[in-house]
Amino acid sequence: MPHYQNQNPVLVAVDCIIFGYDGESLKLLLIKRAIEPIKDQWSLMGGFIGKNEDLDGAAQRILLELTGLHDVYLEQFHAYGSPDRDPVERTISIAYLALIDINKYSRQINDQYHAEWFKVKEVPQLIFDHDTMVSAAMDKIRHQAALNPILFELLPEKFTIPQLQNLYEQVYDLPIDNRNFVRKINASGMLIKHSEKDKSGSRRGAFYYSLDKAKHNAQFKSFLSLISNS
Amino acid sequence: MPHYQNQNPVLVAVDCIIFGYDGESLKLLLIKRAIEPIKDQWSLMGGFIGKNEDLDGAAQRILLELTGLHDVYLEQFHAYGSPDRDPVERTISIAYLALIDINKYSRQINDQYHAEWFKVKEVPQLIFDHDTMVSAAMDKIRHQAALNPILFELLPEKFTIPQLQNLYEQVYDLPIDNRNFVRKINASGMLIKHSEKDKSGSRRGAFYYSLDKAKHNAQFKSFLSLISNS
DNA sequence: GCAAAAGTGTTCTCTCTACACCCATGG
DNA sequence: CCATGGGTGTAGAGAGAACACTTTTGC
Repeated sequence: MPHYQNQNPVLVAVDCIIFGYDGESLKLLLIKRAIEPIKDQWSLMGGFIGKNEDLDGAAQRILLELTGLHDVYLEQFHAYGSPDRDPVERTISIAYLALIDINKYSRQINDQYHAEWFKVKEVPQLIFDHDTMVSAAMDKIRHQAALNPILFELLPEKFTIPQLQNLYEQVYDLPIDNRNFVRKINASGMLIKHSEKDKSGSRRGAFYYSLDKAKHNAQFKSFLSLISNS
Repeated sequence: MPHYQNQNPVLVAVDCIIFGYDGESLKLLLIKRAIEPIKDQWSLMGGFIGKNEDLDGAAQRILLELTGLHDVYLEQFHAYGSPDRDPVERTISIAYLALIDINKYSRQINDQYHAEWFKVKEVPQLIFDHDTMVSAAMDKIRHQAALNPILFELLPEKFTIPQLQNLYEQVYDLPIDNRNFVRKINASGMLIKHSEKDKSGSRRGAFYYSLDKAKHNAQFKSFLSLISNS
């Protein structure tokens, strides 16, 4: 097998910024680093790419290992490569953003990795440049969600409008006018109203909705500006 | 120095998708691959990252080598890592998008790399996954230019409105209404009108404009939707 | 009956879009 | 004087923003 001459190979890792939403707050799944140095510090879930694995594949594998989930919304968003970002050895990291339904997450796996959900506003200090990655991921999610209906990936099959609105408010850290929000959501035609109500959040109860998958896919492009309340 | 155990290092390269605009067409700078295998096929300009170089630094260096230019608009947009994307040896590539003023480009360097400008609509087949990178770069540039005034990076210090409009038309491959275009550009307040005219394009001549740098920076965010003529 | 959250319309403003003619100049 | 590209305004439609009260129901 031929080789390129005089080049220095480095390690390539994938790190996943995993978002979840519990109906109240936007959260991030973090683990305690298992190896020395800086063992037991909070960290993103990551791993090195395998020999016959592409980048997306590695991200999927890593996500599966930590959460037990397949078919998750996963998007590569930036590569980090400062020479000294990992003090152990030169490592390039490709960062992926994942949006999961927090209810489908298997808690058992928690223990193996000492994983915990943190509110995005209360994320502890992380190892290496993971703090930078997290804020870049937040920017990315805001940018993406303003143009595409991706936040539904964070919700269960059935959800209520108040939940959805609160999710947008969490992501953008802004209050949103309820009447305008409902109008835009309905105008998009992506939601199906159910007849049952979720009674857990109030006495009156809020109707359940779910995504009309066909329309969701079709309209993925023309979903501009759910956001703009100042 | 400690190491991670049982991992396999790979090569990491940076590839630059370099855009230019000659007043008529949007163009791409390509080189003939200098080494075997598939020597002399058209390729993006790229290179491996150096030992003490970060990714942005490598991209800057590579761009400098090929174009002789510093301080160029350069943006990382995607990492490519299929196991067999480079048949020689496993290589991850980080793709960067560059926008340069084609007039500042030093032609001498051409010969060393056998570089040539191609209209984006007439790009030849490229090695590896470089075709994919180019179309991803086109998507990225459209997306970015819809939100931010980045296309000015492609223009000389002084330019005319017809040139600018043509550039937008090239990028989006759409005709744009001239009166609406002028109104939006003026409303942005980013342009300074000069008293001289460019007489090269017509008998009447078109006024030169240049960027008001301060306002350009300030308004980089609030520049929405120069684009939308159907 | 009351506390707490859900649900519902209208008006105004502003922005986007469509559209056609005169102007300046070099030859 | 005429061919060529440059430059200019207006009216109508649609989208976004601001804004407050009534409904339901468990306790």
